Amino acid sequence: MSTDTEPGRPVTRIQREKHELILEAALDVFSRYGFRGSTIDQIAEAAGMSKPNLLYYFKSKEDIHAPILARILETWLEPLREMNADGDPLPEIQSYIRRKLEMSRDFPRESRLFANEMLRGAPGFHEVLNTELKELVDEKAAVIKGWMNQGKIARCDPYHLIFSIWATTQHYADFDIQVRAVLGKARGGEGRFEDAARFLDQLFLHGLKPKK
Amino acid sequence: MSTDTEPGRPVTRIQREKHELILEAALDVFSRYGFRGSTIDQIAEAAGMSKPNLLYYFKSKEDIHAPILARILETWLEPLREMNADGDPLPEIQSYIRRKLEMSRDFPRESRLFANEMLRGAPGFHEVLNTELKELVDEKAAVIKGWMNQGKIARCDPYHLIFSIWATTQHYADFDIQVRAVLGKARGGEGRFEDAARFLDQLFLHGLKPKK
DNA sequence: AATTTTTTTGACCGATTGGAAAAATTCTAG
DNA sequence: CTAGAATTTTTCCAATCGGTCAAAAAAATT
Repeated sequence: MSTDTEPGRPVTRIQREKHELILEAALDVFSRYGFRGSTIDQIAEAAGMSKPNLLYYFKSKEDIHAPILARILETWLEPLREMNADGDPLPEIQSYIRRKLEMSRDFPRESRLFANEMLRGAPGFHEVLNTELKELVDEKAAVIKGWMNQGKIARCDPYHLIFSIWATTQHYADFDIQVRAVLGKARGGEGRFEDAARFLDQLFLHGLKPKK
Repeated sequence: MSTDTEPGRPVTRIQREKHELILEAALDVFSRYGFRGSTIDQIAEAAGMSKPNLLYYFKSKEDIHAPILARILETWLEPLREMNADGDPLPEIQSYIRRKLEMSRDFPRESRLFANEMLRGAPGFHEVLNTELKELVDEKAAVIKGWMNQGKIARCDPYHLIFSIWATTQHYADFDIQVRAVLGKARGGEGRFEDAARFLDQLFLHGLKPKK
């Protein structure tokens, strides 16, 4: 006798597949139109099934959205967690930037979904920002401050440093259309991420002041 | 005999006022939920009037959205237009950054509405990006390149430099909730923009490499 | 093959959506 | 004050929204 008749968590092969299919389609839709701007019909069509069929696997729109968002939050913080206090400061920061940039390249929809949530005021995970995220950033800001005290990197506000890394890297996912439009066909190809990596290395290491 | 019975463009005092009132309310709503996620009812309520009354002034949702977006586009490009090829390179770039940062501080809703449009792929002003915006950026990138050739600023990709300025400054409007959450009550007050300005000056001038 | 379970479909529901139409009201100019 | 214009409200509509339900179809189990 099964105590769980709901297909809540994937059990059978087909359930696992459809769950993944739906989440994939939902990521596509949610990342473009945000939660309110997306419809279940849209997601169902993108997943190649009917709306009632989709609702057999996820019993509400929120139930589709929540797990996607939760997974993104974890993925998003991982690179920062990996920043090692015992490593060489400049290479640590550089590789953090590189990792974040790779995420914008490889998971642009995730980045846009996250941005969409921010734009509407992050309802529902306001708490996560104020606790989990803040604690992590506080910790890493302290690490960076330590590096500054050792004279390993220039003095600056570590919080705004982290913001600037987030901003510059996520820009290539969130404003992808603009970036590609401005770069044009010549420079707008896949090579743009390597160009961006090179530029960000220069910016964060040396800034714009010319070497004399 | 009036040839224009439609209150398309404001004519009377009351029309000018209501137009402005509606656009103001719509900016609030659109900037949070995007075009698709916003409803006319929401905007009407925010403007303190009934939906049919609002539709007397703007005959469709698109008709409210379009002028707002058009105005933002112009406002957004103005600071870049003001970057003067004959000025001192580093101060020119610094004041461009400062101006953009002030816009994030003073017009955060405009920034978020713009970001929302980008996220959904900028339908409707794709052309503007590929022509007007691209031309302006091309022009300014050439100016920056000239500065590099004169040895006035360090060599780097001028396009990605502009992107990084856009990204770092707009971040404070678009991700405002996250920024304030991470900074906490102590550092998250209005002073955060001055802190950001100081940090960005450091970053874009000198980067992170410590002075020896 | 028969039965049970899982998956899919179609028909439907009340609420909300963008918007139209017309009546009712308010304002304004003569 | 009154006629005409401008503004607002009331009522309404078809389409779409998120979601339910029962029946049909397909799989899995026996």
